[in-house]
Amino acid sequence: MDHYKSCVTQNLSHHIDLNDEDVRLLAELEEDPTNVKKHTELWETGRAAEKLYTLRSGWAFAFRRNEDGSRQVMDIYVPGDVLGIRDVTFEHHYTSACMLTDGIICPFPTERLHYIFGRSPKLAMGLHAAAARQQMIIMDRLVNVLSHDAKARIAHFTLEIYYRLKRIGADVENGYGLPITQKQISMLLGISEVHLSRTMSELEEMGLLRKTRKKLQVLDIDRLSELARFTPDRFNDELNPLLQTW
Amino acid sequence: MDHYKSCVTQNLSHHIDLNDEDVRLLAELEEDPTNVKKHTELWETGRAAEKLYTLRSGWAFAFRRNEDGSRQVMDIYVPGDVLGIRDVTFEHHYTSACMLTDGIICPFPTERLHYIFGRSPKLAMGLHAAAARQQMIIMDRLVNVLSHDAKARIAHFTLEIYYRLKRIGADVENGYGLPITQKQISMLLGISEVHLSRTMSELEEMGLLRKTRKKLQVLDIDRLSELARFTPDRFNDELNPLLQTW
DNA sequence: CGTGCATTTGATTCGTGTCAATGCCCGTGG
DNA sequence: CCACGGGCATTGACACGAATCAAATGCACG
Repeated sequence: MDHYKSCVTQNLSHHIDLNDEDVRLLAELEEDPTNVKKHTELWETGRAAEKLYTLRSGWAFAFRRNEDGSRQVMDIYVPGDVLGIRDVTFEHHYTSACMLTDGIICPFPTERLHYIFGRSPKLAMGLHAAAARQQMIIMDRLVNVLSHDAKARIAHFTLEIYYRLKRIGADVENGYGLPITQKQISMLLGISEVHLSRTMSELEEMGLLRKTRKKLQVLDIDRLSELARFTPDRFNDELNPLLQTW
Repeated sequence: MDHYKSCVTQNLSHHIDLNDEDVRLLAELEEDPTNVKKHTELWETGRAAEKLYTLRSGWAFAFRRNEDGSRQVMDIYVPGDVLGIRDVTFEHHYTSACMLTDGIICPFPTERLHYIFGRSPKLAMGLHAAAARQQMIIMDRLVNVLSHDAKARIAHFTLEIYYRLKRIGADVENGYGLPITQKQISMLLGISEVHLSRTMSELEEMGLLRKTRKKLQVLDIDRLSELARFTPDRFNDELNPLLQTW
């Protein structure tokens, strides 16, 4: 419990030093923890954006429906992530979001975001920085898809999740659980389910990773990184010091 | 001049109502306008992120270098855009940026961003909202690339630029200037230069658009929109009213 | 301990990449 | 003002990665 709680705080603390007042405000981000079951829809495209959520435990994903009813997976969230920080500045949700596993979320009304911006510039900056980090991850993924073939895309995905989990203190060295189907991964990577399966097997034969039904293990981080042109720098780049002298 | 100045203000005003104090602070965003020539590098990957820029006139783009020295185009900027709002929350630049045309930029030191967050929550929110909008555009582009073929990608690109220019008051009905090469467009879309050329010609034969060397004209907006599953809603979605009651 | 969904495997087709050559526009310098 | 040159755009031929269709296998969950 305390571990999960620290996920979010830790996530934001990466960006900024917090004083007591900030910590109190931040704590509000995590009051009202709620248990949610797998498949729970957190919000829906087009609806009013009236809440954001911190994900204390469990995984979730964002998607949009295409006219045939299927879901185009757009983003994936792990414990510690702040969900909806993008959507909530708009009047209407741009995506839908859905839990991938059972988990604990902390809903946080939009008005309180407003309150935080008025009350703690530092915390506001922290949230803004968290949003910028998410944007960077997405940009990274865009570049991945724009310039890499299936093998490299998979390597990239494997490493992105690896570092994101590592960052929140999860044990990833012996592989990490991946509560999402290959179909969903294939949508995130812009390749077909079938081709994903084949190519992952190929990577396994090459000794770069090991996969089981719901787990993924990084075996050769160097070759994976090289294949995907992946450098973890940006996952560790801290908040601009020029913004920290409050 | 006044027109260009209004671009940025207008851009942010879309997000938020400003009082005198805010307008004064915002004006600081646009003091110190500087003429820059085509090909000027605004910042470089890895360098300290010490400035952001508002683009008063001219076009620019963001890129990363891949090891063979070529540039992977990552983003494109039009007049009125705020550049580096993503990068500046990090200590180091994640991308490089370069002018596509001659233009006027207004450099804005990071510390002043800090100052704005401390001074005007409303303006801080406006900047955050502008960042969220950029993220949404990128997300949109990611989905485009993940789920559409070459034809749809081109349609999507055509419309994205169309609406972005329209939003800042440019005349786009008779086509708009596009100061970027097909090679660069092809990188933004994740297809080869050759295939882009072919497919654009196809779209032209279908009567959806007209292209000349440096201009692009939307001929059949409905069919383009349908092809790319593009809805402009999100370009017009305003700031969440729940964030406006200062 | 089946039953349905997820994954794997095989065969074939299609879109797109690559290589190479040509043509065209435009800026440059004479 | 015109001729030249070099990048940019177009076109053709071919190869290959990845999509699709279809069927079989294997897990996981009730």
